[in-house]
Amino acid sequence: MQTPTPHLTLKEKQRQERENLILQTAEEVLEEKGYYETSMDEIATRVGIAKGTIYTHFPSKEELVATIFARDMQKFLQGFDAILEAELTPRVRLENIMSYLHEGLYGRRAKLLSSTYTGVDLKRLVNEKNGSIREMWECLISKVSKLLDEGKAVGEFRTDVSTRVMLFMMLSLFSPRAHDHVLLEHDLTPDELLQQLKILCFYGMTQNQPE
Amino acid sequence: MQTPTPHLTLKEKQRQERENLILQTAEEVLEEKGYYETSMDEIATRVGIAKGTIYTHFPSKEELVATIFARDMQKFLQGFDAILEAELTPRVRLENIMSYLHEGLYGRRAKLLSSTYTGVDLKRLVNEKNGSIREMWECLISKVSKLLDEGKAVGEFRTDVSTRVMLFMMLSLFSPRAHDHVLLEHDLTPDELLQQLKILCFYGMTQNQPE
Amino acid sequence: MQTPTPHLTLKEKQRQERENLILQTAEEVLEEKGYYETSMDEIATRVGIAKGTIYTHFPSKEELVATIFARDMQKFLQGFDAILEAELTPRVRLENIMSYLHEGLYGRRAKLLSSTYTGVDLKRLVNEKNGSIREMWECLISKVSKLLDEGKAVGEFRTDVSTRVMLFMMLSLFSPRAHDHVLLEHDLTPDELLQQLKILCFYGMTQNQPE
Amino acid sequence: MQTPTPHLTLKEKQRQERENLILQTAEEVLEEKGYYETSMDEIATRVGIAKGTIYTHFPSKEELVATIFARDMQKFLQGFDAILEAELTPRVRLENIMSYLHEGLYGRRAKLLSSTYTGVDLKRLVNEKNGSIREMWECLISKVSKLLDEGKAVGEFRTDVSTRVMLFMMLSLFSPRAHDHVLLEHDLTPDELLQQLKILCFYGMTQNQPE
DNA sequence: GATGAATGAGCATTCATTCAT
DNA sequence: AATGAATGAATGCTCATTCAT
Repeated sequence: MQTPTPHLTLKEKQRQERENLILQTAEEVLEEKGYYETSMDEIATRVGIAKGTIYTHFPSKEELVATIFARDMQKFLQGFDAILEAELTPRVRLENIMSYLHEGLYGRRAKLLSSTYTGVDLKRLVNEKNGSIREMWECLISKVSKLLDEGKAVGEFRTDVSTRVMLFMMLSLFSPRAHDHVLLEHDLTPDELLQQLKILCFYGMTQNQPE
Repeated sequence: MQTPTPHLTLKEKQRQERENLILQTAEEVLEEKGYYETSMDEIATRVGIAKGTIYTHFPSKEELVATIFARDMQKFLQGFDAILEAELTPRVRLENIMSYLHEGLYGRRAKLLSSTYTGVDLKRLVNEKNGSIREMWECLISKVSKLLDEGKAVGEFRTDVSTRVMLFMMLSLFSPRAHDHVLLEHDLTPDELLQQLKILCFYGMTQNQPE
Repeated sequence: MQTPTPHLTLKEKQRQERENLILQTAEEVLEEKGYYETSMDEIATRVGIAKGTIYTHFPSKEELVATIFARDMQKFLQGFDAILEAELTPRVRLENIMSYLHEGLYGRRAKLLSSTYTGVDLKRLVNEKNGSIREMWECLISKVSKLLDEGKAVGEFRTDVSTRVMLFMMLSLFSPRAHDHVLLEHDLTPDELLQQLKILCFYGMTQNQPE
Repeated sequence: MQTPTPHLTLKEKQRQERENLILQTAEEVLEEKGYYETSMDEIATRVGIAKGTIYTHFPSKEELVATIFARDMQKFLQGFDAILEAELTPRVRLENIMSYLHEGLYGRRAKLLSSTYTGVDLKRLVNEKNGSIREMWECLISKVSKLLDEGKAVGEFRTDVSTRVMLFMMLSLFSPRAHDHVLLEHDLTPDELLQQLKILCFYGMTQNQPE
């Protein structure tokens, strides 16, 4: 799927477009209803095509969803590298990563992901896709870990907390989940929220002077 | 369901026991397989009763699961009050809440919850149940918020971060999700993890002296 | 299925009856339309039950059909033994076998069998059923072969034709197939037909005096 | 299809060739997999053309298969006439017919035929094709019947068996079916088998002197 | 004409729910 | 009250056929 050949015939272009439309629509429905409440029929209907057509693009529902995940993951992970490789202090780069996570693709998909990861064999499928997302994920983790260690080395970050736990904090705080809306549906703009989360991240809740 | 009448006939007691058994078993299966992969048949078989019997206790699968949530939530929320009302500094009470969350029921259910909350109309059901869990939740939030505000007032907590966001951080950090295992499957004991999370929570990642 | 327990509760009896009804009806439809043109829906409708009900008796279409085959085969093969063990000359026993084959279950099923044996994995299923039909079939063949050899030994049958080929002739002549109707739709009664086939079998087409 | 016009343009010739290729290939697949397990896709792929192209030659799957049958039948029936019209005794001509049947096209197709004849409306289609195969078949039967009657008249064949039944025996014995392999998978060469079948046909199983 | 993507009716199968016993 | 057989709506998937290019 999606072979990014530079020169496509008209038909191939249309086919690609339709495939993207299917992926987009499926993603929407999936986000709305979750894996099990999403039927191939509904996806087809929303796209405005016949059910069979989906099967000319994807061999099964699982594969379709796995493709969506893989695509999103990949996009998301690619965005990271630019940030990680910038010539900035560890602290600033980490802040940028936080911003990226905050607005991030990862957050939006988390709900879908968790609803799907239970029970179905998507894990296997997603992992088999695109040179294993898992590997990329591990790679990302190790890069960010290195960043944190760098920060520790130059005295920017505290050394009495495991790098892993720091990572965990970041991913937890900047990948908001569905039910968090209850908590966060108040008067803060997303940007203010981001700022405050960064403060908490770097300085904690205790009253002591930042900077 | 579960009318807590003090004096029950033998039959009524047996009925209660069975209902509890169903709830327990269903909870187990639900945790193992998620909402959609759990069938009424399997629950009944595991309990050792007929499928129909479940329907004499609960009118539908949704209602059964909603009951489980409501029960868990209630237990969980009750545990809070003791902690919140203790005669301790805001800071210490907050730490206790973190510990409670960390080991907590809430975390264990989160997976199930997220797998279920998508698509089915459980939200409505859960909310309609037991004088509205939602209200209790709001109540809890407001109590913890008050605690945080207290802490701010006595100078224990920083004032430049919204109380809501602090709450959010706590709930995010101390209610681990399934996929976090990837991150946390390393050499820390749960207690060490808890300690480190508290440090991060109170003092942040930046190198500066705690205490 | 069909455990022939002598004492059954009413429900169990009804269940058995229904199962038989399903088997019978399925057999009819199968004979009319063949494996692929037979839908579970039609079977259910003809029986007057819901489609799902069939699945409470048989786990799949294949299994249902395999059960039908196994049952028929077994009935048919059991009938053989009585004939083979009678205290009669080989020749007479062989004639009885011919009569049995002529009226036989085998013939009626042959059409269904051949329509089904192509492509589906029924072979495996049927063979796995009831202690392997195949073995029983082999056993039958060896018994009839022995009978033929006996006949050869006592000078009743010619010795210049392989026993296998004789068997083949019998099975071919006395297990009429569907398209034979074209040939045999004329003025002979089934009994006359049987008589004439026996004559051909024993004395051939050439003009020479029988007896 | 296959309009046997003597003078064809190049394109028409190519078209004919392709049609033959389709027929051949379809026949192969059909023999391998049976009617229902054969998909138009597979035929097209094996031929190396697009699925749609088949539909420019044949209006439907049924029609395609019917054409194959009709063609085979026709070839087969034509072979008969030469044998029937030879200047030989009825007995010898009959033997030749047996040999022809034995090696025959008819036998090879029987499996396919029976797998197909069930359920689909191919009967009608085949019969409607090519000036009705049925008629040719009837014609053949009547010719062979005449041959048998001739044989009866000159004292070669017995007169106490209906001509139809004799015909039936021949067709049954010399048109082997798939499942007969079980029986015949032994040490006889096809030729020996043919010889022995002829003996049985003419002289029967009973011990009495041939010739 | 050839192509092959699109179509959609059709099918086997599942499972929450009902209800006669 | 408990049972579990029966129900039937819903779903993923297939494949002969069509038709725009």
